[in-house]
Amino acid sequence: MKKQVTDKKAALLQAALKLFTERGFHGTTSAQISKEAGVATGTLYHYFSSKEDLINELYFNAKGKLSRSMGKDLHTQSTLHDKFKKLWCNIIEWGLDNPEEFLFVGQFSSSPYITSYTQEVVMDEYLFYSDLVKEKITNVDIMEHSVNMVKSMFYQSSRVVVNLILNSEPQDRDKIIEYGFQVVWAGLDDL
Amino acid sequence: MKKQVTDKKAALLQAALKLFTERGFHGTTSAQISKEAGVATGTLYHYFSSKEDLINELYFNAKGKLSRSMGKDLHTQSTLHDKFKKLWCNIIEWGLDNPEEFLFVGQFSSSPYITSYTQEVVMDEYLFYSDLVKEKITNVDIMEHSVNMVKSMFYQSSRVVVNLILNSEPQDRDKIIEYGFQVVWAGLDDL
DNA sequence: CTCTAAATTGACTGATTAGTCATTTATACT
DNA sequence: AGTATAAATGACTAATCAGTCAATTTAGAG
Repeated sequence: MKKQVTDKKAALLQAALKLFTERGFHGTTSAQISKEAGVATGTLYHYFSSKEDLINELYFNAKGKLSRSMGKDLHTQSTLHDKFKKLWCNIIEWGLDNPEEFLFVGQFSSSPYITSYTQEVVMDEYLFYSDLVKEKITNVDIMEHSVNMVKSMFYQSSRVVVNLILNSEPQDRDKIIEYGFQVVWAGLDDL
Repeated sequence: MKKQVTDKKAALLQAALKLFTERGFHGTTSAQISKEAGVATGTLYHYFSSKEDLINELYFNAKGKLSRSMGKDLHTQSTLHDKFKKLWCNIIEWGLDNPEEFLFVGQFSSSPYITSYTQEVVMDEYLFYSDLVKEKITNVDIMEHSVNMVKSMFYQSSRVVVNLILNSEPQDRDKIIEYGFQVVWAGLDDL
């Protein structure tokens, strides 16, 4: 019986993921989600107390997966350069493997439907990212701001690359990833 | 009587701008827009044929204003470095002066409510930007991709800076802008 | 002041929505 | 097999929505 539960709940999450990124939160009806998931409308409200509850669980899951993918094998790299390169490739690889989730987190990370509680819980999983950037930043003048700036720029740049690759010929993939990292890393060097 | 016309239409556009960025397209009702603008619901449909028509005009206006601000006084700069610096400051200055419009274009630039026609018309005003980036890029290997990548990264980085400044103490403003440009320009140098 | 046409109004409507609930079905345990 | 509990259903509802329209106001021209 446990299998069924997971099946339908997972189907609802996947359907909502697709529709939310395509049509937005209010642009997606609970009937559409249920239909896409192949379940009755009532089933949605068996697993989630509301549409907002659904999108929060979706966001929580996606952000968790992203952070785990980002941090993968970072410790096996010896230099800071190699750690950032690994981080860069980890983000992009996950984005290309999970384009809908990647788009989703980008689209809803600062949306009013995600509760501040969800945001806070999720944030803790990215502390290693802040630490890594802090190691790289030597500017103590506006430390707090520069860390946040670099974190955002690095991540946003990876989003640019993922979107570029998703809209380009597959053979250019590795060149784009490599070139993108050169640009970003050069920006971080000697600062 | 012309004054009235402009007044109410402008009020509707401004109200919609605020509400769309706050609550999204479907999350904003035409009644809310009318109320915020201080007009009757019917008036909205006197100036716009639909909610979609309204958001398209809003997008067209904002993108036009942004492109004009971006290109301001670029020709007075002699070196490529100074042109990019001017471009950088132009974007950020406009973003800080018009935070709602800046947020709006970022949020709706790839949304399904903006017609492809609107997108195309607006695009032509950014050709100078592509040309400027092309001047800087020496990598002929993946020229097409690298130009688009750098364009997006530069613009996204400016968005990061604007958001950072909007959420920080005003005295740090100029330092953040300057530091941000150093990061971005260093990334473009020697590529 | 009068006439005309555009601007403005807000009550109204048909359609759609999030969420409910009484009922049925599937499952696990003994 | 029998029983208890959780899963699943879909018709239903109260609320809300985008857009309409007949009536009213406003403004400019002669």
